[in-house]
Amino acid sequence: MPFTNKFIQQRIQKAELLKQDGINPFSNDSKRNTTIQKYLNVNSDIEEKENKRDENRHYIVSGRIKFLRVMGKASFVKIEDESGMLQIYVTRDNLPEGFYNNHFKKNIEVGDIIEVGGFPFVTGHGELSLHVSELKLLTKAIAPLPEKFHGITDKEVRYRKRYLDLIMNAEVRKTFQTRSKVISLTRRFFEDKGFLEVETPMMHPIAGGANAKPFVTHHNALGIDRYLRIAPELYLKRLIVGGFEAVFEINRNFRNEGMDATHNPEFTSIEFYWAYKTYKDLIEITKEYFAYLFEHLNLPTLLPYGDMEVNFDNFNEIPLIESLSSIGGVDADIVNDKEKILAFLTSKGLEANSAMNLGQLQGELFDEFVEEKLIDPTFITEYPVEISPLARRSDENPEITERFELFIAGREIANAFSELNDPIDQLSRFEGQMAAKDSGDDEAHEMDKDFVEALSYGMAPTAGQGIGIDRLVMLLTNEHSIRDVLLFPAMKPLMQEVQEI
RNA sequence: GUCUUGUUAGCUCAGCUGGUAGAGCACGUCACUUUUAAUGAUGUGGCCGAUGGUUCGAAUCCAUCACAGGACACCA
Repeated sequence: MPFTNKFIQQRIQKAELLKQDGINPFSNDSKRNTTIQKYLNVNSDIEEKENKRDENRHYIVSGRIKFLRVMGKASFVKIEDESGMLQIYVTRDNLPEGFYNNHFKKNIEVGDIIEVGGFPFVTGHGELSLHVSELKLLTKAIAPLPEKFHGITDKEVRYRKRYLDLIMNAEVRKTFQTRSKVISLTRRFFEDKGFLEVETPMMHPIAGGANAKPFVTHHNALGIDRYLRIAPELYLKRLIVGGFEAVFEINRNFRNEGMDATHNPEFTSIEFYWAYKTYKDLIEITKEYFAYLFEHLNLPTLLPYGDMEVNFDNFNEIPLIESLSSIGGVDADIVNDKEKILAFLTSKGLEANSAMNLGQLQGELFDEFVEEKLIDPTFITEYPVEISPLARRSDENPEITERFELFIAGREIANAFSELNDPIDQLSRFEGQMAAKDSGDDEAHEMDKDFVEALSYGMAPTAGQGIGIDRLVMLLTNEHSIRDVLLFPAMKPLMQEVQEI
């Protein structure tokens, strides 16, 4: 039963009283002619004027009431719009007869959205304010806002009712503005380089392009299951086969796996594919991309992240095998021997799965001993072929691939490689993954014969990369949970909601 | 999935080893024409997350469940 709360009842009553006096509590008759930020900028000279005011200027601004200080016949009110917060000065004698006492003091309150007109002045305490001569209620808020000082801190409420979080917490708004800028800048960066933005299917007949468990849905008309995509990779490469030479897609991927501080079931990535280039070129464009972001976001290249400090002027590059010993501290004579790695893992009290092949074990060593130590941006290169089913083999050493992952602040940010374009090799890699699947690896890559057929028509030598946008935004905004960079993070439904459905 | 911490008024939080529920903000009423979390006076406001159990008596102890935070596992 909605609206039974006594505070809500009280506020509904106030809306009724307003209506009875011909005041629409949900008016759409806004005459706003400037934003609060613009008002503050344009009138920054008032401080120097005679009496610190200019009655010849007139502005109309709108916003939500955040603070309300009534002192008898005069009041100070703070209203907030998207651009900022403004103090307004409201007096009984500057409003129509009776309005101040009968409505402003009684029926208008914190949370309501109002519109005011008046002239700029500076208060005794030196705050540029607006001297109100017209005041109109635009929207009555029938639910009360959270407490004005502590705001809303309960994470569950903040995520479930993000609108309240946004009303109460300016820094949260800032984070999402930054997120929007990151996406916009990313798009502009790649467009300026001549990349074509494309949209590929979100519903796949085969969940390919990554090793992950998919969400399954059903298409009634065709009577077949579809998988929400776990990655756009195989479709973007089909476009390279088709003759587009530089494409990118910024969109959601879906993975049916656990949720934690760095994983949400739907997350945003950019993937881009660039013909006639190699992963070496990707290292260069990635550095350029970060420099571009930092410049346009006005971020310092020494960026704090938690108790770390990340130096974005210090990009490093090191082959994976080498990193195991030079950074991970694992003896060099261990890292190329399956049995020795197994023994080493066991000696460290870690799970050693003897069914794993050498490449997988090297990946384990990396995850265990190296990843978290990579604070400054580091390109880890030359991944083992066993854990890179879609990457091109190195011409010098067929056991490793022309691949890198970029790590920053101990976390994977990007994954890139020169693409495998040999259809026969691709087929056998898929077959290898199928064998792994048969022996219990339920996250091995699916066979995609249609993709192999596409490759058989010839895909130009190409390099491709994926960047996790959410994790990137976390890094740039110093946020430590992916939920804090997603407007509406995945949450379990509450019991009542389930029952009502 | 495992461990762990939490859930008390609209919000932020107290409530000790069981004894009929507390504060601040918000809200109501009164006062107040330069306040900055305005101030002073006064009042209203609770299924103590849910369900069972122990007990003369449970917000408090126990069990189960729900949701959330954190850690771990899983996840290139």
